[in-house]
Amino acid sequence: MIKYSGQTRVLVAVDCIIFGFDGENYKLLLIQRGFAPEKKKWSLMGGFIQPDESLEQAASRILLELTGLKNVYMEQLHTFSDPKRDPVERTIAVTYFALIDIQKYEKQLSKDYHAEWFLLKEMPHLIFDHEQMVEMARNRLRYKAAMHPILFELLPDRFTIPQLQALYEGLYDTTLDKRNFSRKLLSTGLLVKQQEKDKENSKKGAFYYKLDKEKYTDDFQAFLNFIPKPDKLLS
Amino acid sequence: MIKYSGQTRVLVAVDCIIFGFDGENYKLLLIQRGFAPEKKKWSLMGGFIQPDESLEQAASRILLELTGLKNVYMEQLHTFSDPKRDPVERTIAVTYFALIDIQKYEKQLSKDYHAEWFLLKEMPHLIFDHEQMVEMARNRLRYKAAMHPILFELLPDRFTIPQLQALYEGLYDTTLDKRNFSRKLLSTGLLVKQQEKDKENSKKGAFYYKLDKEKYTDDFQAFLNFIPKPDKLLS
DNA sequence: AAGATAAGTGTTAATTTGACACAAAATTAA
DNA sequence: TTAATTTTGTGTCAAATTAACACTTATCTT
Repeated sequence: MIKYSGQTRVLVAVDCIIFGFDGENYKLLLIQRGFAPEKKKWSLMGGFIQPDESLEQAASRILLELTGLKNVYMEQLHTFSDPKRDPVERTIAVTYFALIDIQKYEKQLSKDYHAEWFLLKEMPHLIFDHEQMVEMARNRLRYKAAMHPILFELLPDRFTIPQLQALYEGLYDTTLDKRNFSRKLLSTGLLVKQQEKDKENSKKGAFYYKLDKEKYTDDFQAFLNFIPKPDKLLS
Repeated sequence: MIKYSGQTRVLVAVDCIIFGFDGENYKLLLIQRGFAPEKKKWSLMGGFIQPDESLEQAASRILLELTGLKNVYMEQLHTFSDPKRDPVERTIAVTYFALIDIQKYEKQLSKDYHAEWFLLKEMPHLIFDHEQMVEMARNRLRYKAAMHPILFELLPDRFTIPQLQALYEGLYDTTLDKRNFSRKLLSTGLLVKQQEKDKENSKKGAFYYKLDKEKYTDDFQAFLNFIPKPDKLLS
């Protein structure tokens, strides 16, 4: 087999920024790194790419190992390449961010990894450039969610409008007018009202909604302008 | 030095999608590949990452070699990783797209590479997955330009409003109402009217404008909504 | 001098947005 | 059982933005 001679070959890591939402706050799934260097320090879940898999496959594999979940929403974020980013050996890191319904997460699966959910606001220090990765993922999510109905990926099958509003308010660290918010969300036609109410979180109870799956798939790329004056909120 | 043992190391290529605009149409700078396999076939300009440079440095280096230009607008696009994408050896390709003022391009510099500008619409077949890369870059550019004043990077220091409109119309393959278009562009406050007119392209002549550099830098991330109903135009 | 070409500009109606407040449902406390 | 508390759910109106639309001006050519 012909080879490209005289070129450097490097390790390629895949790191996953995994977001969840507990109903009130954004969370991040982290692991305690199991090997040197920085053993026992908190880290994003990652791994090296294998000879016969693509990066997408690697990211899905890593996510499955950690959470037991398949078909998770995932998006390539950025490739980090500072020659000194990993002190052991030149390693390039391709990052993916994932949005999961925290309720589907299987705790036992990830015991091997000492995985834990952290409040995004109270994230511990992470190894290498992982904090920078989280920051970038958060910015990307803010950007994208301002225009596309992506945050539904964080919610269970049924959800209420107040929950949805908390989701948006949490991401942008702001408050939104509930009348305008529900008008806008309902006007997308993506929500199907259910008969039952969620009585867990309030006395009156809030009606459940489900996503119109077909419309959701079709409109995923539509510009829906969820956030008033996004440039005021995006960094 | 400790190493991560038992892991595969792979080649990392950097490929650049270089856009230009000739006043009427979008162009793409391509080279004739100088080595096997696919020697003499048209290809994006690229190269392998070197041991002590980041991807950004590699992309800038490649762009400088090909065009003689520094400080070009460039953005990481996506990392391509199909295990079979390069038939010779497993290679991961990190792509960057660049916007350059075609007038600043130095032809002689790139003679070594047999570089040529192609009309984007008449792009030849490219090696490997490079056509897919171009397609993705084009979509990213459409997306971004719908909201951010990025297309100025393709124009010379002074430009006219009709030129600007051709730039937007070309990207979205549509026509825009010139009254609404110029009103919107002028309302950004980014344009500074010059006294001189461009008499090359019309009898009456069109006034030149320049960018307000400071405001441009500040407002680069602002959401300016240049394109009416972008979801109708973005794929 | 008349004709051709492209630049430049203003109005209006429709839509969308943002600001705002009160009634309804159900639980809890008096 | 009645009153108080909490949170859901909804409607209006003014302001801003958008989209649709046509004529005049400048200059070159014939």
